[in-house]
Amino acid sequence: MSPTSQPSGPGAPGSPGSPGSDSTTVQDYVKVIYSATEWQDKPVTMSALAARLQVANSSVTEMVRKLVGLGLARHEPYSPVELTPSGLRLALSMVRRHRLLETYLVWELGYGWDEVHDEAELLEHTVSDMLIERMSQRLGHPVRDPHGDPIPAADGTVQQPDAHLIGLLDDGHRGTVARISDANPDLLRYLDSEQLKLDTAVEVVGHKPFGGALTVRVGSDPGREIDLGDESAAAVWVSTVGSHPGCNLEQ
Amino acid sequence: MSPTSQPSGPGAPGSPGSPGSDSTTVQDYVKVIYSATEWQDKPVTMSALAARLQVANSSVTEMVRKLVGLGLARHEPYSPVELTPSGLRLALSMVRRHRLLETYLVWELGYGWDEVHDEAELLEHTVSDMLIERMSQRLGHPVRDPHGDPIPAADGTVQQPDAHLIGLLDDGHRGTVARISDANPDLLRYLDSEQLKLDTAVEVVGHKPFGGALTVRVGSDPGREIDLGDESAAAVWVSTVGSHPGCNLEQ
DNA sequence: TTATAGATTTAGGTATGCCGAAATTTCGCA
DNA sequence: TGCGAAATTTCGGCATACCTAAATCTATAA
Ligand SMILES: [Mn+2]
Ligand SMILES: [Mn+2]
Ligand SMILES: [Mn+2]
Ligand SMILES: [Mn+2]
Repeated sequence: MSPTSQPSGPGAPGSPGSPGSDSTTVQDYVKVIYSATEWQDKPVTMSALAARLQVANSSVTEMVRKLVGLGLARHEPYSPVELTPSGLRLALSMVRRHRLLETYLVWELGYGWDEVHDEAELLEHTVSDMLIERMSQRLGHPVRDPHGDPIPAADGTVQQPDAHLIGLLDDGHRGTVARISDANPDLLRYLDSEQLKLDTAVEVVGHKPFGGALTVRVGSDPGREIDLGDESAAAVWVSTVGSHPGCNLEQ
Repeated sequence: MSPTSQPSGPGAPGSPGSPGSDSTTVQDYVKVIYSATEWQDKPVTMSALAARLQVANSSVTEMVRKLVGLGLARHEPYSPVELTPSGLRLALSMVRRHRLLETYLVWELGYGWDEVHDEAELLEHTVSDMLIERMSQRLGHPVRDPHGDPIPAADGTVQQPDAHLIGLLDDGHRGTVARISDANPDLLRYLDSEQLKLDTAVEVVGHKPFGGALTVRVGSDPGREIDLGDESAAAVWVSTVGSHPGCNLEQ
């Protein structure tokens, strides 16, 4: 995060799990700690946080110390970080904001799904609870964002879809695209150009040898076959509805 | 402004008069310097800025020094502050953002005109140029905000309505409400309850003695008469269309 | 079992912005 | 013309958040 300064968002300090009086930096750290274990459950290390937040390791050490002081995180020296219940509530509130904003930008203002992440990353800290709820209302209270990520309800409830990373599925497995990581806009544009969107039917046709590309049939019936590289295969989740046996779900 | 910190908004540093890489603090100072002379032209003093921004005089001295360094303002010691052409461009860009946001919140998300100011005050620093232009497009490129304040065009053009403070008009003067200061939400709610809205026809019926209240006929034909106190009379501007003679327009 | 590479924390410093108190300057009025 | 009140600036400090370099700890691999 850049060092320039600004007031933190509105919202009463009291409302349960709302951003309240936390700085935008605290909000981002907590949100990143949460989302690091959303689609895989390796515990979050300090250096993983540093990498995601694009700051030095020492900065993470300092901020995590602060989060612990605020009662938002637990941390033993030289160990991974965990959220407290209070930190989890804040994180869910931020995630709700982020994903509702993305959804609003796509459906109400004609943004592409590759254009919304950065805008939401900033707005999430600024928008009031009232604005968020009005947007949710206007959208008919959606439960997932344009990338398939679940939108936590205002009360903190989340319904995580039962999906698996396509790169870990065995040949012959089929299902529909349930989620695509929005980390890389270029990748989103590429997948879009290949007709691989949310809810598209897909089937794992085969693996190229030596950890190479993954061949996937896209679309219903005959479909088209495309090859996904490592990065693509690590960004697409497939719902296990009507799944075949033999899925490597450990790790 | 509170001391918590956050990245400043997006937008290329280059685009003419766009927020670019200026901190939200710089953006607010420049905007306040601009709007201080928008409806009256006393030069802006340091203490006036401090009062509007709710910071100490010494803080203003420091920030103004910085604005001068950035080429956004001119300032001789112990004198009022002025914007440079570059500062004016930035200010107009911020004002456009603020007013377009207010307008969007009212027309697209059902906000009341008394609820939008604080929300816009924060969002103006965070929203991208792209989002602003999409909102403008969605609204049909409005030229004034819910309070009657003109919305500068993307190229910096402003069409300031020809209006006068109702408190300075002589008895018998009539016209339509062209602008109501949004500084005080309570006042906005009061005026709203009295049917005194934008474009409402009004006539100055009389002045109570000793600088007291102003009696105003509201609405067309018979209309209703209401008494406006000092604060109200200093917040309502009336368009001079079909004006009668005798308007105290000096000062 | 013990080096030692890698992860993490500590130490020392920078940049923003803001504050109160203490100078300093200006300007109206006696 | 000169005095003092008001406005403005200077000075010393604080809080946040980040960084680099230098410890320090942990865990793996001889
Ligand atoms: Mn963010
Ligand atoms: Mn998303
Ligand atoms: Mn503002
Ligand atoms: Mn307004």
